[in-house]
Amino acid sequence: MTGLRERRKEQTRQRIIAVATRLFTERGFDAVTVNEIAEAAEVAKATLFAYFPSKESLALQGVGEDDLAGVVLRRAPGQSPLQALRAHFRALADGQLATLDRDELVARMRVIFDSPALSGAANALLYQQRRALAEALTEEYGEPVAALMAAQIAATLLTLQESFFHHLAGDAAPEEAARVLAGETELAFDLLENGHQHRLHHRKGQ
Amino acid sequence: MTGLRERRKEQTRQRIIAVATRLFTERGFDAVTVNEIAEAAEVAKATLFAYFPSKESLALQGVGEDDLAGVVLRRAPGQSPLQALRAHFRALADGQLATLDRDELVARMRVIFDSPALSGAANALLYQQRRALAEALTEEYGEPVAALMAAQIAATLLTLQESFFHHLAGDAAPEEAARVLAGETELAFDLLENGHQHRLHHRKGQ
DNA sequence: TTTGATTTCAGACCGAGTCTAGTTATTGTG
DNA sequence: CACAATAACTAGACTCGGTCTGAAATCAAA
Repeated sequence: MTGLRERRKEQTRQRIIAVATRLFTERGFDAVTVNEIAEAAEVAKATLFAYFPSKESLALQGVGEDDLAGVVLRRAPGQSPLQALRAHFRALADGQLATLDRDELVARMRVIFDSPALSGAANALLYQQRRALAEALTEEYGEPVAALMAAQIAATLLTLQESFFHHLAGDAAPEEAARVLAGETELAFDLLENGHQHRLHHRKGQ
Repeated sequence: MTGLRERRKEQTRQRIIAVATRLFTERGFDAVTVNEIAEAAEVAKATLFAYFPSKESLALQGVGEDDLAGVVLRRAPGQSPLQALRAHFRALADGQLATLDRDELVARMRVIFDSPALSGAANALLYQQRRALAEALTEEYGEPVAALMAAQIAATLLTLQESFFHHLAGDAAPEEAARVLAGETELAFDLLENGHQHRLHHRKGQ
C-alpha cells in the first residue's frame, strides 16, 4: 500500500531533517542558511518549504508535542488536574534521561536556547499548549481561573525545561541533572498547589 | 542647550511613530510595509532603522515598560513581593482606564493581538521582565524557586492583559472591562498566593 | 568660511519565504 | 504496454524585513 511515492517523500523529509540538524549543531541556527540546507539536501528551496513551513520548524521537530490538555482530560477519576500533570512529569523526569541519548539531547537544546528566534518559536508552540490546557480546565474551574492556571502551569514547565538545560549544558553529569530536574519538578508542583505564601521565608540556595 | 539637531531628530522620530501607528491601526500590522512607512514619513528606510531596531519596535513603543523587578526591589519593608505586586497592579487597574483614552488603547491592543508576530515580540519583552524579576526574587527564595515564581507571575500578568483586551475588544463598556480587570487581578494574585489547591471545586462561570 | 562631526540618503545586498510555469516522476486505467 | 492524470520537483523571479556602503546634505564650532 505504501507506494514508492510515499516512501520517497519520507526519505526526502528525513534527509532534510538530518542535514539541517547536522548543520545547526555544527554552526548554530542563525549561521545556517536555508539555501545551504536545501543545497546540501539536494532539493530546491521551494521543495524544502513544501515539507516544512519555516526554518524554525526544521529545528523544532518533535518539540512541544506534550499534550498537556490530554493529560488533564484523560486523568483518572478523582484526580485533580495538577495531580495528573505532576504524575505525568514525574514519570517523564524519571524516564527521560534513562532512555535518551544525553549528547544528542543537549545538542538539540543548545541549538534552541542559543537562538533567540528559535526560543521564541518554541515559546509560541507552548502557547498553543497553554490555550488547549486552559480549555481543558475551564469546565472545572470556570474561564478566568482556568486561563490563569493554564498560564502558570505552562510557564512553570518551560522554566523547568530551561533549568534542566542549564544544568545539562554546564558540566553537570546526566544523573545529577536528572536528579535536580526531579527535585525541581516536585518543587514546581508544590508551588502551584500551595502558592507562594508557603515560601515566605529565606530558602537561599537549593 | 537642546540644539536644532536634537529637536529635528525628535520630530522625525515622532513623525515616524505617528505614521506607523496610523497605518497599523488602519490596515493591521502585517499588511503594512516598512517601505510604506518610510515613504509616508518621508525618510529613507535606512533612516527608519536608525531610529527603530525593527518593525515590531514601531508598534510596541511603550509596551512592556512595567518594571516588575523594580516594584519588588522597592517594596516597603515587611511587605512580601506578591503583596507589593498586587498593590502595584491594583493601582494600575484602577487608574488605567480612568486616564487613558479607551479607543486608542483598544486600537493599540488590537494591533498587537491581531498579529502573531507582534504578540510574539511582546512576549519576548515580557521575557526580559521575567528574568529581572527572577533575579530580584532570588535573594529571598533561592534560585530555583525564584525562577518558578517569576515565570508564574509573568505568565499571570500576560493573561490578565489578554483577558482585559478581550473584554475591551468585545462590546464591553470601558467601566465594565475595568471592573472585570480589577476582579481578575485580585483573583490572579489569590491564586498565586494560595495555590491551585484552593480552587478544587466547581466554580463555573465567573 | 572652513572644518569636522552627524544625519540622511539611494540603492545594492542578504536571508526567509512565496509564486509561477515548466519538467519529471509515479500512478491508475484501457 | 501505452497513456493520460496526477503528484512532486525544479529554477528562478519576486516580496519583505533588515544591513551595509559610500556619497551628499546638514549642523556645530572655530
